[in-house]
Amino acid sequence: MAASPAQRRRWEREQARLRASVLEEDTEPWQKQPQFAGLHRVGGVDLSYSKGDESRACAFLVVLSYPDLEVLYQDCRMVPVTTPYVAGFLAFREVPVLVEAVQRLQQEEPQLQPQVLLVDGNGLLHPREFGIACHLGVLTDLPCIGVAKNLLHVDGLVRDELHKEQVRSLQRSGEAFPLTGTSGKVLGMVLRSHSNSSRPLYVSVGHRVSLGTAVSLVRACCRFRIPEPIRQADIRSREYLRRQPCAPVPASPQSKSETESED
DNA sequence: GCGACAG
DNA sequence: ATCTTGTCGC
Repeated sequence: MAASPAQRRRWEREQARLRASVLEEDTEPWQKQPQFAGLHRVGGVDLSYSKGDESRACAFLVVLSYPDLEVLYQDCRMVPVTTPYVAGFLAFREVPVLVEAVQRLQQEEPQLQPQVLLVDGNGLLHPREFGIACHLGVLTDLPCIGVAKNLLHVDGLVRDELHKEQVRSLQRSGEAFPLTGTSGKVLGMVLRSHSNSSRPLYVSVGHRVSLGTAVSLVRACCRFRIPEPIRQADIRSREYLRRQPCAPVPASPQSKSETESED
């Protein structure tokens, strides 16, 4: 199911409205300290889906200690998913349930609240400079960093031979190069996050963080190619799906009456 | 018009 | 995102 032109326009308007609240610079003291002194908790979020079932997903939020990267908190929830995935509008599918997860954490374990959140997907590296990492950041007011595993074609950026060659030029773990769009703006950085994987990461600003800090922090969180907070959320959410393939969605109090007479 | 397109 | 086992290599 593709999104109608009208739906896309509504989504674009919403993105433009929220885009105005994005902060692209470091706003936290620890972000300017050597070795990120003062940083103790890094969060990660991810959703996993099972094969045939497009209607539900497992939403996972983890908080890891820094710099040890040990799991301090985890929140797992089977959630109904109604919005389809449309490139450029991922946030409308995944952000609502992630916001709820963050709110549960803030209410139940406020002392474990993450000081920064790594998000699966892009931030400013987006057609309207407002990817899921920006969206989640603005709605939660948490510093957020976008970490994508594939390049989203935007502002003239494409995964052509030149790009592949630039990626090949990243020899050592930690090396990176900027992604400058046709507009001249630097929308993100391509980072080789691990010595054993030639596939890079696409890091971009989400909210309340500078691009340089974002890349440095992602580097510091990588035991393997995928930064540990996102990797743990990913591993644990799939593991949950594997064990609870048919777990029922928590029934709402009055779900009968509104099942058939809608429009 | 066709293809490309985060998760 | 998901479907999929073993296997080659450091």
